[in-house]
Amino acid sequence: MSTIRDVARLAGVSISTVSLTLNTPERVATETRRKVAEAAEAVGYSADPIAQSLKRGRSRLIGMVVSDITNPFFGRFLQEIERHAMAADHLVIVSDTSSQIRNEIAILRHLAAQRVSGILLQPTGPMTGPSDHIRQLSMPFVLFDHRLDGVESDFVGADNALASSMLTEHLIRLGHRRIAFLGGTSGLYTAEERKRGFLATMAASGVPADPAIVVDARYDGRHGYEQTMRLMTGPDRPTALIAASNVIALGALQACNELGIACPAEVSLAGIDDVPWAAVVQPRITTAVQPIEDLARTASELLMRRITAPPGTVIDRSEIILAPEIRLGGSTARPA
Amino acid sequence: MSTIRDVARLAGVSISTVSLTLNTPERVATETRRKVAEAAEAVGYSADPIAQSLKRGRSRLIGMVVSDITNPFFGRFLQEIERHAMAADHLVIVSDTSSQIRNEIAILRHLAAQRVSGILLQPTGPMTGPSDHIRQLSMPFVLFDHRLDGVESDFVGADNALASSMLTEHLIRLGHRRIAFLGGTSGLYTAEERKRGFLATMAASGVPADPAIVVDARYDGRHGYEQTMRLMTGPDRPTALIAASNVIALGALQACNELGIACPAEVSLAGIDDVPWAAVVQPRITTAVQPIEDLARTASELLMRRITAPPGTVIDRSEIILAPEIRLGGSTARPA
DNA sequence: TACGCGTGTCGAACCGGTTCGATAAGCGGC
DNA sequence: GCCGCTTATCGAACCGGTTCGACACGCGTA
Repeated sequence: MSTIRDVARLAGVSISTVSLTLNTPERVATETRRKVAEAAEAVGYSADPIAQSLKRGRSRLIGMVVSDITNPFFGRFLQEIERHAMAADHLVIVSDTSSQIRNEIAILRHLAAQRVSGILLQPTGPMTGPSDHIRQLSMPFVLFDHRLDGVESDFVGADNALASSMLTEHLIRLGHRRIAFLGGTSGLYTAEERKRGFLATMAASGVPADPAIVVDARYDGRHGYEQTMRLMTGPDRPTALIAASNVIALGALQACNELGIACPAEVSLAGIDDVPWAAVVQPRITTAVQPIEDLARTASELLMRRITAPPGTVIDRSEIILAPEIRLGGSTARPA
Repeated sequence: MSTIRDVARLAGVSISTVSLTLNTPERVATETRRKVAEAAEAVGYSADPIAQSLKRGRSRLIGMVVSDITNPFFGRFLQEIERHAMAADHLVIVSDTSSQIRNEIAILRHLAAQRVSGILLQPTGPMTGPSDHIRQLSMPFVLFDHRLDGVESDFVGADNALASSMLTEHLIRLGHRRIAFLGGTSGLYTAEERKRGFLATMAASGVPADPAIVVDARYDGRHGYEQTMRLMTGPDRPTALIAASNVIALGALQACNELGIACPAEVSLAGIDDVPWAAVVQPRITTAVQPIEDLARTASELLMRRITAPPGTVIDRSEIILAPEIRLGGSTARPA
């Protein structure tokens, strides 16, 4: 690889002039500019990003930290982020916390050491959990999906309450009154919001929500399965189920299949988040889907805005909540 | 952040001694070692990875390049890689080529500029496609999943031919003779291998393979769907289908559902690669699954072996082919 | 003619480490 | 008492850029 010194020698100028030409061409005479450009071209020069990082105190890397990369939601999200980052000449370092706060802390420390120019973080843990390690970050960051109390920052997420409201309203309109809610891990922002939307809509519609059938399925297929088993074999079983996530919904569907309870004839099922391979899961599940591309694009833009802002600029914090979209499937119908 | 100079000052030694202590403690007197350790601890010192990268010409980053991150196979794979990398104190830069060779070239160039210590690459394009940009890589790399002619390197992959052989044999043993093969993108290593396994097993079993029902479904759900539509509505329709990938299988299943052709009563279906949410796809599809964790672990180990080897060491190239595992589902049965 | 100013270029310091060659101290052998 | 060897430490060069202050030059003005 050629260095800036090679270019300087060939162009017959000093290395500072070369650097100047590359970074602030308007400060360099036209003729010099041409010579440097030719020399750089001739030796195939491109600046070493590591040396730049060292001097500038910032690299052209972006960190993305999520709780579980295998979740298809994050896969899609990552793909979009990577695309945007690439367009802005940045690479993406991705890391999985497995929902462990101590992993999150360690990863953020690593990213800080690498002087990443920005971080996209889906924080783990309860809303009121520890957040010092996030608040003290020295580079721009954007939280997404999951909100955290006590952290002043840009945030991008879907309207979780609205998502369950839409599903709840849809079921009520179909005539359901005994609706069970298979919630996400309690304490988590998204889980609480989704539950809140459900309860609020039930209340607003004058339909009583029985606390005995508003359960915690921990964003987990197995729990979704087990809770559904319990609900559907217990007394006074619900005529409809709302699952707080795609994996919970699939667990629920599996339980119904095994119990021989037909969906939607005997029970309606709706869930939040797109179900991968939705087309082949029979019946097709009614879902409220998050607009992944929009979320990712917005998060990228918010982050890039801060990264590219001249130092010292004050940028107001943005909270962007995007509306989900309801996608009706064959899994919801009028109660028997 | 504190620098090595702070530590040196506090410990009352030179910066070279501090560096020596941290990198080759055995060359430093015990007493000095203690003083340095204490000083480092006191100021909370940890070496700047960027400065180290600049001087050493190598960073503690690993690149992982795949054709499509949203594919659940790669999601799982990435998660494992990231875990292993983290354990070895490395971060993972992930990049998606969208199966475009020009993206692959650009990404590899970026990774090289970042002086990543190693690269895990699922190369894109046909086996005989361009590979100069890979061969010229200046750092250790391991190819996985997809092989490339003309590149001497470590390789880790599943036994693709064996995977389709196992499925083919299973179907033949059940009594099928007219078996269709929904192949992957022709020209791609995995696709050719999978087809080869199918044809070889058919031939070895004395069952004629009708070329008219050995088709190309391009590793794509829509093509799987369309080809199945064509096959199942045409004359002399097959009694069994083998899909070269999970998405093809799902497309095929959807087509059968829509045509009202019952599986497995009227047609058997088997596929390669795990089907996500397998538990809720009815019927459960018989698959030959790749051992993802083993593949990822092996790839990590091969790469780390090269990364940590003292420079100049010659390491024989390894090609590791792991056997898939067959998982029987309800989608395959005796022909009517 | 002298002065001040704007423009273009340059040398040198610096970012934070690693590493090589030099040097000094300690020690045993003759 | 001196030589030579080992061991511990250090100074300085270097990795490849960026940036600040200095400086030379040409020009218009007083």
